[in-house]
Parts: sequence; structure tokens; C-alpha cells
Amino acid sequence: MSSCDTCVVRNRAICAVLDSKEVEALNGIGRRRNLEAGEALIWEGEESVLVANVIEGMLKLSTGTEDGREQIVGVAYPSDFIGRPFGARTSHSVTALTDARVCLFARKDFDRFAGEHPALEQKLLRRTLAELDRTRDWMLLLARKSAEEKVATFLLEMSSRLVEPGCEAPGDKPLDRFDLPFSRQQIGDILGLTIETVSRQMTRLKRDGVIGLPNRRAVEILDRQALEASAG
Amino acid sequence: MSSCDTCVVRNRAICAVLDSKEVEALNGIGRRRNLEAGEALIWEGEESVLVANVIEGMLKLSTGTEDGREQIVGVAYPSDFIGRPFGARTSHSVTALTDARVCLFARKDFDRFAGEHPALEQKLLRRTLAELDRTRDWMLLLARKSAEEKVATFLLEMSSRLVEPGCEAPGDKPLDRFDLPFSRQQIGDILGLTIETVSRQMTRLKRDGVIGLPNRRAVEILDRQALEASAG
DNA sequence: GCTCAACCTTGACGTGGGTCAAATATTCGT
DNA sequence: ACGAATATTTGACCCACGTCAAGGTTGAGC
Repeated sequence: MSSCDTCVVRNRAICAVLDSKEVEALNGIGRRRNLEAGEALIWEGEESVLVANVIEGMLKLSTGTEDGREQIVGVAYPSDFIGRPFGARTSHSVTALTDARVCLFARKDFDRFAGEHPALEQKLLRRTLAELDRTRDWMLLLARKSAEEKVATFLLEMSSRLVEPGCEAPGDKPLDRFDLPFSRQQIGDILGLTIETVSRQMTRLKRDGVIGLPNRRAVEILDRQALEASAG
Repeated sequence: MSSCDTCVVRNRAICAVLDSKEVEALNGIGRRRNLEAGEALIWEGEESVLVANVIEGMLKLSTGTEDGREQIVGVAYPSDFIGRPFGARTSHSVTALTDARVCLFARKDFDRFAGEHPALEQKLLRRTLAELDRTRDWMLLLARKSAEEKVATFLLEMSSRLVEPGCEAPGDKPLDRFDLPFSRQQIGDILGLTIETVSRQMTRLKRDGVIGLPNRRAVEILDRQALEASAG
């Protein structure tokens, strides 16, 4: 019996399309690894060596300019696939935001396995297409929305993303209270804003009674309608 | 003999992985279509009905907010694949920028065909992964670069993208003179800037002797080093 | 409980790029 | 070639957001 049998993301990660024999084989070329918050797994610009499934925790994908400006270009949640299969360099760093647990593969092993399992490639294709759609939607926010709209949109996104994954039920309701897995600085890096602007917008929403901020990381949505209006 | 035998993108589009029998079969479910500049093929938010290969010309992928702000989230060149296979809604409009010619499929037919041809899905996966990388890189530009950096980066990108596709040789040199396939407004929509700002930055680069602007659409790169420096 | 180091908030101020308006340039139809 | 429509440039102005600079909070380690 492989450790996959008890894996919490067994039915949500790309492994879901594999039968138990195939999962066993995949397990044979992978290994678990724990990451501490802040630990990097993949570095921008390096040759693509590793790919992984996220089991637990959250990671950021990021790029930066030479002069130190950083942009978070994606966030990986449990069951998401990370890394760059099929050859190229990895163009984005991957860093744990929280303590995390991943199921790690040597890229070459994974590529070979995928080549032999079209169903896995199909699953990966569907995910990648969905991720591309989401990324493109985010471009509109980065390029065109005001700071207020960005922060409001971000909070709404968080409230639906952070729903506990109770099995694979997709009809989960958004949360009205949650803990942000990001620091203010990281929120700025996601939204293309400075930390000060993020802080000011959050304070404003709080002052207007739209949200509550019980503590540094917690957010409470008090008036969802107003928040949606602010999101534009 | 199918029309694919003489297709200029036969060896560069996703069809390249298919043998002549398979191409024949794919050809059976597709059809050619000419688009005029400005003509839309796919509308944001609609059910995904069509997918296509670009044979000739260029198309934009775009989203907008309700209040009329638009953002171009991608540009499709000859041999690129457009549309949203596998189920979902299409989240971006697709509109011809120039007169264009595409090889069109009903999404359902294409999905079925792809399901039966893993090599095609693999090719599509590789393309989608590459497109996702490029899109994420663009996010850094949208979120963090100044107007000057944006315009300079854009011009450099154009100078390498607009190289005539002489077969599949990838080692083509960037052009030092080319015609933009975009209006100033569209450049603004790509860079997340207003038309005025684009115009001012172009004028500035011209005044500084970095580029020449022989006419509305033409661009001449006079000092590539300086342009690269401006791109940050 | 105290200290130190992050982290976050708040304020004052400056500026890049948006907005509005008008002048030019180019294209197109006749 | 002429006039109308469209695209681009240019200028004046202003405001949202970045920058710089203090404070406040929070929490981990002692």
C-alpha cells in the first residue's frame, strides 16, 4: 500500500485520473517533502528540474525585475500542480507562503511518466487551460483597476478560495470570516501595489464598515454587497 | 488531397504532430474561414463553441470591465491555437486585428478528435504551458513597469515577434524596421496605458533618437541598446 | 513581563500618468 | 483634389498612488 492511499488530495490532484496501479507507479518516482514558510522550491530562470503536487499549504509563483520589484504571478493551493514540465527553463520562482507539504518529482521522470499516460496529460492540459484563463483575467485587474477595486476584488477572491476543501464538493459557499495566508507586503506583490496603499485601502474599508479586521491576518466581511460594489 | 497539404502553417501549428492520414481526418471536421480586420470570432462569456488554428493574420484576445475599460490579454499569430477547448465558457473575446484566415472547428468535434489523438493533446499542452509562462511574464510588466519601460519592452517584443516565419527556423534575428499591426489605442490596451501616454512615450523615444517613426504604423529601431536600457 | 525585530498603520508630500480639450495628420469616399 | 471621418499628437491640469518618514502593534525569545 502506497502513501497515496491516504493522501488528502488523491481525488483532487491530477492523480485523480489514475487507477491504483498507476498511482503506485507514479508514487514510485515521487517523494514527499515538507517546506517551511518562506522556503523556496524552484528559482526563476534555472533549468526546470522539479515538478510537484501541492498536498498541503500554499505557495507563491513570482518573478522580479533586476532592480528588486517583485510580482506574484500565481498562488498554488492544495491539489494544484507546480513547476514546468516538458523541457524549458522555469520562468518563475516557487516559494512556500505557509508551511507546506508537496509530492515532488524529478521533471524528467514526470515527463516520461506523463508521456506514457495520456489521461494524465489530458488532466494537466485541462488544468493548465483553466489556469491560463484565470491568469488572463487577473491581467485586467493588474492593468486597469484602481487600488480600491484591487483590494476589494482580492478579498472576495480569498473568501471563495479559502473555503476548506470538504471533499470535492464544488458548491461551497464563500466564507465571511477567514485568515489571510499573506502578509500585507505579499498582498501588495499580488495586486501590484505598495504595502502602504494596501494598508490604506483596508483601513478605509474597515472605517466604512464594509469589513472588520479583528487582527493582523483575519478578515471579516460585514457587507458583501458593498465589497462587491467596490470591486467594480 | 486535402487543403492541409498546401497549408502554410501545416508544420508549425498543432497539426505538425499528425501524420497525413490524421490530418486528413482533422481536415474533415474543420473548415477555413476568412475574417476581416475588426471582425470578432468569439465573444467573452459565451459558451465555448469554436476553436481554431490561425493560418494568416493576427488576432487579439481581450476582456473588459462593464464600464468600458478594455485589456488585451493575448495576441495570436499564424500557427497559434485559439479558443477554449474542453467544456468551459470562453472567458475572452477573440477579434481579428488584421484581415485573417483561420482553420475553424466546432469545439465538440475538436474535443472528441483530441481525445482520440494523445499526441495532439500533448502538443496543445506544451503550447498552453508556454503561453501561460509568457502571460505570467507579461503580468510583471503590467503591474510593475513604468510607461517608458512598457513601451520600450513592447517595441522590442514586436521586433522579434514580427520576423517573417521562414519555415520553422527559430534562429531568426529581430527586425530593425517593421510595421506595427496595432493602432495606438490597441497598444494602450495591451500595455494598460492610455493612448495619450503611448503617443507621448513614442514621441520621446523618437526625439531621443532611439527609434524612428517613418509613418503611423512603421517603427525603425535606431539604437537597440538604448531601447533595451529603456525597457528596464 | 521585557526587549527586540518584524510588521503594520498613518501622515506629508511629490509625481507619473490619467483626463479633458484642442490642434494636426492621415485615410477614405466621392 | 476635396471634405469628412478617424487617428494621432500635443498641451494644461490634477489626482491616485508611490515615496519617505515616523509611530504603533504584535509576538517570539529570554
